[in-house]
Amino acid sequence: MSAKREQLLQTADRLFYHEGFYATGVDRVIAEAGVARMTLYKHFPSKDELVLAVLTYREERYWNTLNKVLSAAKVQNEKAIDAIVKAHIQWLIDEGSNGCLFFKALGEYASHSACIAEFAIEHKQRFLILIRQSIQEDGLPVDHLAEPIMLVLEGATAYAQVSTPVQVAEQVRKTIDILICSVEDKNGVGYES
Amino acid sequence: MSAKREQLLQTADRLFYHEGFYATGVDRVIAEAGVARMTLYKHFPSKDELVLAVLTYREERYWNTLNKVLSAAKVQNEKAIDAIVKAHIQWLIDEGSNGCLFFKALGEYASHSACIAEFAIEHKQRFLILIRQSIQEDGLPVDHLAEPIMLVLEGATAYAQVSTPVQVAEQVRKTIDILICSVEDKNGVGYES
DNA sequence: GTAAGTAGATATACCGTTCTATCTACTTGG
DNA sequence: CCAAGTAGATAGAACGGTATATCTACTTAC
Repeated sequence: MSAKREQLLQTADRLFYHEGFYATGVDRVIAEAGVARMTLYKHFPSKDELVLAVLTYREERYWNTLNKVLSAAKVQNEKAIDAIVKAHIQWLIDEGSNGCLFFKALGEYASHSACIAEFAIEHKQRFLILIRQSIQEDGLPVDHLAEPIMLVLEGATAYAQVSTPVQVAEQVRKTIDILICSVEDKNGVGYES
Repeated sequence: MSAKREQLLQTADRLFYHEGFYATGVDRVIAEAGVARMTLYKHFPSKDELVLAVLTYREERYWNTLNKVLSAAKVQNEKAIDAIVKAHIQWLIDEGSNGCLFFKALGEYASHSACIAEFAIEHKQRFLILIRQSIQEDGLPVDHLAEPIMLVLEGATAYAQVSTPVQVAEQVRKTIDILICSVEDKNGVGYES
């Protein structure tokens, strides 16, 4: 992939994430990326397509990270769902104190660009599927854990914006432990599914 | 309060919520509110102050609703935290499938208006305080329930945007039950605090 | 030499905001 | 009862600024 394109995506991602989509003009993007205006429009025919490319770009990196984390968990006999939760907590601490870019995109484009909204929604659905698969592989009861864990992780991402990431990290750990504990306590009484 | 002002607040609230803040111009607000341009600027010196007024307006209605719900719970000997959760679920089903307006405002104005960002953050802090108070009044262990329930409710608000509110409502009910059950199971072994 | 990138002017449209001038509805003084 | 004054609302033009997007001509690098 072109170096200029990569630079544009990185810059746009950072600006969109921290300053918002509509509030960030293409002038700002090209200035901070250090490229000419026509270079942007060569790679991305419109701002909307740049937004979509940024979301795709972020999902790609997100997916790569998760795959690495899950592979590492497997060789260490760690539960997959624990690995995901740990990775999410680490992301919150490292750089997640500004919420979820996909929800931000959905908030600004839900009624303006069907493509962008659709991509954000499908991203979340893919994430839920991954959680369900992981819980299943761990031999835990999917129907009692997947959505609760999903809600907690999403809530944590949102709430980290108004609290300190470290504090939220503790709260997530605590809550997830309660949830997992609540199904492990009942081992032997069912949940073969 | 002026009828025109009320009309402006209602219209702006609806447009900001469904279409976003930056994406909604003042032209659109005055057109749909059916008022003159100068009427808006008479009541709200700038768009930023209109945004702030909309947030204040929504918090006011939100607080009024919660107070009613909590009063009704008291006379029926219902747990306060249950009443809050039920009210939140009902809101999700009725009109909450577009996320939280305060988080939307934070996402678009965090790096552009300190006042707006501050108000959104403080709104969330006030909400957490209410949850803690309610749990305390219910005689439940605050430190083991407040933040977990907060995370679940925030997660539900976010996730309702990409799922069906009814489905999310079930998931919330299920998750909250697990959390409350996890502390009630341990009755008698502590949690006097 | 061809493809990619550059700078900068440009078109077109919309943004928030201000201004003016007009119009009504209501209050107040006599 | 009526005249004068006041407050609030109106439509619409206009301001400067900025938005996305386009065009052209020039430069570089492989």
